[in-house]
Amino acid sequence: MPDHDSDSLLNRQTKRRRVDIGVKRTVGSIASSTAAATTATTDNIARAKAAIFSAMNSLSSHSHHGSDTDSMECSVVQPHGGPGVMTASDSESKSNVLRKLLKRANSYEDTMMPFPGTTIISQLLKNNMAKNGGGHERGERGDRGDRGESGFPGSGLSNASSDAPQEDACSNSSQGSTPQECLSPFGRPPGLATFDIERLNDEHLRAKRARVENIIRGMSHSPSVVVPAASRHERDHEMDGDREMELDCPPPQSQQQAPSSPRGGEVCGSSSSSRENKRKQRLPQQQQQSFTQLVCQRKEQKQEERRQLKLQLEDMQKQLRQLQEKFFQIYDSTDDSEHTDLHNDINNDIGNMSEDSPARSDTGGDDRGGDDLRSDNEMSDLDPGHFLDRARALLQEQALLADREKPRREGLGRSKGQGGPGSSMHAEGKQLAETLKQELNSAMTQVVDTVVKVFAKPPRPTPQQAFPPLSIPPERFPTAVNGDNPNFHTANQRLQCFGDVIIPNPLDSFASMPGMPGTTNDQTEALPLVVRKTPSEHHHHHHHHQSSAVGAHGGHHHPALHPSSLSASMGFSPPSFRHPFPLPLMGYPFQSPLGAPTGGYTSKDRSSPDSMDLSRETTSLRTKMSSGHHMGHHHRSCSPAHPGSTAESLSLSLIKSECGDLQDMADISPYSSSNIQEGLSPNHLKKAKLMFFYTRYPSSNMLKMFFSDVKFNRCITSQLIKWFSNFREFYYIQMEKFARQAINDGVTGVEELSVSRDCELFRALNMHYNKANDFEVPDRFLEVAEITLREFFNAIVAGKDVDPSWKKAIYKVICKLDSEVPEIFKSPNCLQELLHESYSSRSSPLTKQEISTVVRSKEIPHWNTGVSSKSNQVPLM
DNA sequence: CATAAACCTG
DNA sequence: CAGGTTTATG
Repeated sequence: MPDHDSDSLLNRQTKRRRVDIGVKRTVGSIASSTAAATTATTDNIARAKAAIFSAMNSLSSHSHHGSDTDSMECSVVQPHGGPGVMTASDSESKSNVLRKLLKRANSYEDTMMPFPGTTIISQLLKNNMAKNGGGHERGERGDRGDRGESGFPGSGLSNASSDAPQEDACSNSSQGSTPQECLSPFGRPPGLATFDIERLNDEHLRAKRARVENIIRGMSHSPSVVVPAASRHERDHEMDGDREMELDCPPPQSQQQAPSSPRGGEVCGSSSSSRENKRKQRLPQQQQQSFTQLVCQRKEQKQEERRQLKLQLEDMQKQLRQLQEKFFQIYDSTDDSEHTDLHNDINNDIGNMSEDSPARSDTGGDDRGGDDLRSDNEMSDLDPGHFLDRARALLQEQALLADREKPRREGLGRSKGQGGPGSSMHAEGKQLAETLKQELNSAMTQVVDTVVKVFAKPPRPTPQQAFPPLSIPPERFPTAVNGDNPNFHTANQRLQCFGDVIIPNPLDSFASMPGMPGTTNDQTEALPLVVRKTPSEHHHHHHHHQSSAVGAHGGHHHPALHPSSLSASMGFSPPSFRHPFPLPLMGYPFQSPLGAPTGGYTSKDRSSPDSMDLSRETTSLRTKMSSGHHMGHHHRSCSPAHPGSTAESLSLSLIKSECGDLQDMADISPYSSSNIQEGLSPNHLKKAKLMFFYTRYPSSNMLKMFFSDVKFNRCITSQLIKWFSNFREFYYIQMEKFARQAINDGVTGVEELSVSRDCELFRALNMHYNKANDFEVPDRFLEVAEITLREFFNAIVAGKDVDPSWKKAIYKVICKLDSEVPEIFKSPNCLQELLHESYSSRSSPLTKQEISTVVRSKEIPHWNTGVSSKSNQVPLM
């Protein structure tokens, strides 16, 4: 007999015959980006997304229209090149910076001394409020509009804020006043020690100050409310461009009907329009949802942040007070004689100074006046300079006191010339000043460092968005990374922070991952699509599959995984990343939080499920789509996730982290619902397979509904469709094979053919779609399978298989046999539930539904291809 | 020109 | 199951 059972023969026979069942044409609607299509769909999208997120940041993103690489660089405080470039010479700028710092310190001191507990905080809060409310710094400092920054509309908070003020001061001062003048804000003799201090620290301070300012500003401007809107606009635009065709479409429900129109596009009439309709409504909805969510979360987050900030400030105040006390102590010990007076003097002087400061800045000149306004408004801030200023003030006090002391002593004890004693006193004072300076400086530095670190730790979403992912793919993280010392991260981060905005250190995200590379880690990488099956699974025997399937994909993996990974990373993890503040001021809390900065990533990554796929080769196996995306951004250590998804995932992760509770995070299990991930997981694949038992030709809408925990985009949709396509392929191949086998075996009538649960055909199918056999295959599937088999049988017997497209008729029949997928499949957790159910011999209400033979009116869209009437015989139905 | 499905191949 | 190719459709 001819080799009926030969697959190769089969293939040859049907070779290149396109049996276009057309059922799924609709799927295309999802993302057919005809509009945006053109060349760089991916690139454009990526760029658009980058832009969106930068907008969300409301941070100054230099327009992202540049190359991707460029867009990556956007940072708030770019030392160079930014709008707020430092134009003045270094020295000038330094002095100006210092001046500013001092000024600000004065203003703080004003309030602070009298009411130690309240001022900074209140001021800060006030400022934040003002910013949030007014929200438009630009307006406040409108005069600056003429300056360079104006060219960057997108940068509400922009670079200007930190650098520009300095620049202003610098330029002004350089023109109008000398650096020296700048250096003596207190009006004290320049010769005093302060200069040294300044020299020592100004650089440091500048950086710190910039950072802190940025942080604070960013906080106050957290993208929350305003941004989403903007970003949404952007998105909408993108949407319009990309899938404007989707809008008018009927609700998803109708989608199913669409394909149903027998001759495909006919019902749709203007097929294009109908398609367009469908397209538009979907993604927008989802995104909108996520955005509203985002907004809410952000608000909460903000409040939380505020609270934390407050605490932080209080701590800092305490420290300052301590410093003050220390100063007094030192002073006292140094000079007992003037005890009471000194205290009084100090207090008075400080008070005076602070009171003076405003006046000074007012008179101080035009160059400073403007700055002050600005600084007050926009850098409300918790400025590191403040501490320095304080220290300076104290020092000055001391100097003054010393000076007074001199005459007094002279008058009292010495009738002689002022020579020896006077100078000695002066020297002593100087020394004391030096000591104090140093001490204060170190203390201040610590404080500032701490603060900065604390702030740096939480990679606010903004920076992340502004600075697209670029995470280094897990592959690139050798074990060393896991073991790496925290300091590295910290330092690294700090560097980054100083450099520009706070840029989450990609390393951190992965570093945060519980080590043990080879173990049950989640994918460190957000696989955009699916993790491929492991080779082992491929080549091993089925027995193995069953166990491994369940174990690896199913329950075993994540259950174990989550607790561990979460707990492991929880300490620092996302929440902490958002709420680092509780950390002790002077402690070293920052090492652990390493993962924190990239908490977003972490969470996101974690969201993609099981499979510590590093060990497997899954990671290397990517879908075309994903790889394509990567390509677009490979410029820097390829990003683990493709840009678009990454961006979105970031916001998502943001939401998650903003929810901020450990519990929340814990609840977000990779497979679980609440977590919308941008990639398809092996579990999704499994789910799809199970769904295949119900539907062989799911519509894209259906897929969306049933994979609600996946953020749909073109790739995802295509991927899912492809899956089902593959499923069908296998299914039909099996059918044909068994049909031919039956024929070869001498079966003469279809009546002899049946598909039962223990027949070979079913076993083969079950093995494919339900390897673990932990799912009870609906009876309906058996029926369909039987029908299919008979169709094939009949067709072959009838010799139809000579027709290249003979299968088409069969497809046509089968595609109508889809049954409703149980609702439970809509649950992201359906896998667990289903499996559990099956274990406990469920009395599935579901199956009943399914079983009800509801041959849907789902029509066969375009059966365009030839085979017209040949097989109209749908015998078995 | 793009999409999607079928078809092939690995 | 993914990648690539072909075919059909809009």
